[in-house]
Amino acid sequence: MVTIQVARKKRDSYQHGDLREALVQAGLKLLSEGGVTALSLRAAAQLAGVSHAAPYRHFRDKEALVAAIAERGFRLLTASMREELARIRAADPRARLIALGVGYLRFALESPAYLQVIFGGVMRGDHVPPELGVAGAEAYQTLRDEVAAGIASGQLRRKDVDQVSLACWSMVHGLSTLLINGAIPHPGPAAARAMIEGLLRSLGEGLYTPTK
Amino acid sequence: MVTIQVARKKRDSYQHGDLREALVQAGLKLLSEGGVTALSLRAAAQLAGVSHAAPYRHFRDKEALVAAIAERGFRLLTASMREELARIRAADPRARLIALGVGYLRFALESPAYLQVIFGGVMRGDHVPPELGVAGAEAYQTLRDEVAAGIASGQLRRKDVDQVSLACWSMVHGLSTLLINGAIPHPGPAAARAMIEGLLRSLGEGLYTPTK
DNA sequence: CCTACCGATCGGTAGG
DNA sequence: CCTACCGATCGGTAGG
Repeated sequence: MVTIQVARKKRDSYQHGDLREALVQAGLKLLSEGGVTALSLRAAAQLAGVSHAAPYRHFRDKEALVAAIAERGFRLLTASMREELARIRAADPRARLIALGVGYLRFALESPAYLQVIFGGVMRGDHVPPELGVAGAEAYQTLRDEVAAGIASGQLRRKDVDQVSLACWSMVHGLSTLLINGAIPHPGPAAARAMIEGLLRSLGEGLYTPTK
Repeated sequence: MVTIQVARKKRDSYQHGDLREALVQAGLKLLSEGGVTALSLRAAAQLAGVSHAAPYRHFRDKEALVAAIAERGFRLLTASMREELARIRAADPRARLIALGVGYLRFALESPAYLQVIFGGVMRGDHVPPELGVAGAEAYQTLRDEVAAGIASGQLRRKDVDQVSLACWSMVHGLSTLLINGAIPHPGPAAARAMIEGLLRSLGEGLYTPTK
């Protein structure tokens, strides 16, 4: 009796051990291959190798899966920016801001589906889970901290931290989405790096000819 | 017999006279109210008051409707930018670039669904109709012309027209999408104008403290 | 975590 | 431009 129960338990439980994680990955794959319309709980379940009712044990509804993907996206975005920061190991605020941009763009080009979920209108404003808000705030704070340091060091002329952060964010995010959506021909990794460096240098030095 | 035919023709034909246009509007309404997943040919047909088979007389498939909406979006975007240009009637390149940004952002906030279709991943790279490409190129050219004039007048320091255009476009587009997706609290029309003016001034003058 | 089922909706076509 | 129909898929629930 006991042995039978153990055997059944083994067969019944999800082999990979973490169905929730498998569903997030499956959802991501659906998104990158078929766009937002291809994302469904049922298809994700099939990709993960479980019945289409199984996901409801981990996600209350489809929206919850989308939110989980978005949260993961924010965390990976933050990680990508921090990796670039760690790589350069420079204290110069200008170099650090460029590193943030490189990290942002690299993440966008490597896993465009994440950005599509976060900023592509899949997330309806319904009810945003608190963990998602936290993850988003953390990503923004990563940028904001560097901007604040740049202002403190005197290298950034404007003093409104959020205004300057928004300028950087808008430019890097704008380039990322334009590239992702094919509005601009896709560059390779190296060209992408040169692209973002050029844009951020323009933003730093200004487009206008100095008035003597 | 003739009168009957006339009567039937009148009853059978689409009342508004332009079903194609009605379907574009219906698709747009679906998008703005329910997001990308709410857009379907059948729902659009219902909104337009026709049977769900009727749209196929005007659009080969769903993709064709999406492309038509996107094309319309590009044209309205171009028109919005040109309206702002006409409004200021100034020759100063800096003022004109800001006007372009104001027009872009105004359009984005007034009809976010268009931008969602154009840049939100609904358009899959499958086969882009030539009219859509033309409309997109026209929007970009509107910006590029002003940048070229600014370079010619000597007010813009960098000489690469496309690089400078991309910088402006990325920043304005980035701010627009961040606002549309609720990443940043929605401002009113006046605050939005101040926002884009502030960002473009930052881009123009540069974020860095001038060396000496 | 599964099978079986619900009502609804979808894109698309046949045939008129 | 319509009715009627096709096969497929969807979100979600019941019940175990």
